[in-house]
Amino acid sequence: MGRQPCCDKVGLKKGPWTAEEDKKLINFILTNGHCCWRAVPKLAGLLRCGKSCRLRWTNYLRPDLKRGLLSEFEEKMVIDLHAQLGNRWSKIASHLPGRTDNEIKNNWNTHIKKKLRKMGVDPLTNKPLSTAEEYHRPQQQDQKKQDDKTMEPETSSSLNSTMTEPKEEEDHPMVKGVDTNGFYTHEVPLIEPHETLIPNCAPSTSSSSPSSSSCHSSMFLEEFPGFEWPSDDYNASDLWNDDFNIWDLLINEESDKGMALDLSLSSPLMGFDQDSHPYQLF
DNA sequence: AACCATTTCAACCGCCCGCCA
DNA sequence: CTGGCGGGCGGTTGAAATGGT
Repeated sequence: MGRQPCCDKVGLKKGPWTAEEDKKLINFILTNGHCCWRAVPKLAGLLRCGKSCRLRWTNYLRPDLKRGLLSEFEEKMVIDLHAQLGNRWSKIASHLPGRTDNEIKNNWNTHIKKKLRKMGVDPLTNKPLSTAEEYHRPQQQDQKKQDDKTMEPETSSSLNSTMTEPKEEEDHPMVKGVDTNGFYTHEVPLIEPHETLIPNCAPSTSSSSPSSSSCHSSMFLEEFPGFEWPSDDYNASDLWNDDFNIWDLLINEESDKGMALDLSLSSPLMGFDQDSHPYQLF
């Protein structure tokens, strides 16, 4: 109630970002970093609210993002971490470098939940569905349709509440890996943030949120002062695909000029190869 | 080929929390 | 101590893509 919106939305644009907007945002953040998200759109010449800029940057434009489907290992990590942390997506994301909370949340709701159900595991409790049903589903009603529709995200509070999970038609072959607390105990070592996160980036006390990467990105344009965006059909969605990304472009620009990249200076950004092995972009 | 249903995921919304004056 | 502000988080929405008939 009474709370003011984060920005007055009059005249502000909503909806999908255009390539032009992406360009402006990236250019601005690489040049200046983000001191204050509220000020970013104004300074960057964008008709967006600061929140929208932050979201776009953290979820899509950050250079250290790893795009594409989660690897099997990452999926296991997510399942394990979800069992421990519940829907604390940002906490989970902090254990998976290059992944965003939004991405993990979406992945959980669209892929992992289904997968677990198929395996006979209740995604809410990580217990075998049959067990969960005993506890939580006294009477079976024909709710399949309804429940399938209700693959809604659970709130963390719902972890303890009565639940109505759909009864999967198949048996529940997967029971192992569930300990007595109902948590998964895959042999997946948990990776502490300090082990996985970009080493040179000062840890942000405030969050897992990967936006901390911007703390170094501002040095990019200092290091590549002559860099210019390709004028022709730049497509934002191409930015991070396998064949093209802006960081390649940066490297090429500099090497074309015969300039050596100081890797020690530019080391904080990390990428991943197709087998999810980390490597440093800079 | 056309239509409808389902799935995916980028983006938005509103609340919460920590910081600071 | 308190209230305002900014940033962050989790839940939800809806357009686009994909699949099925």
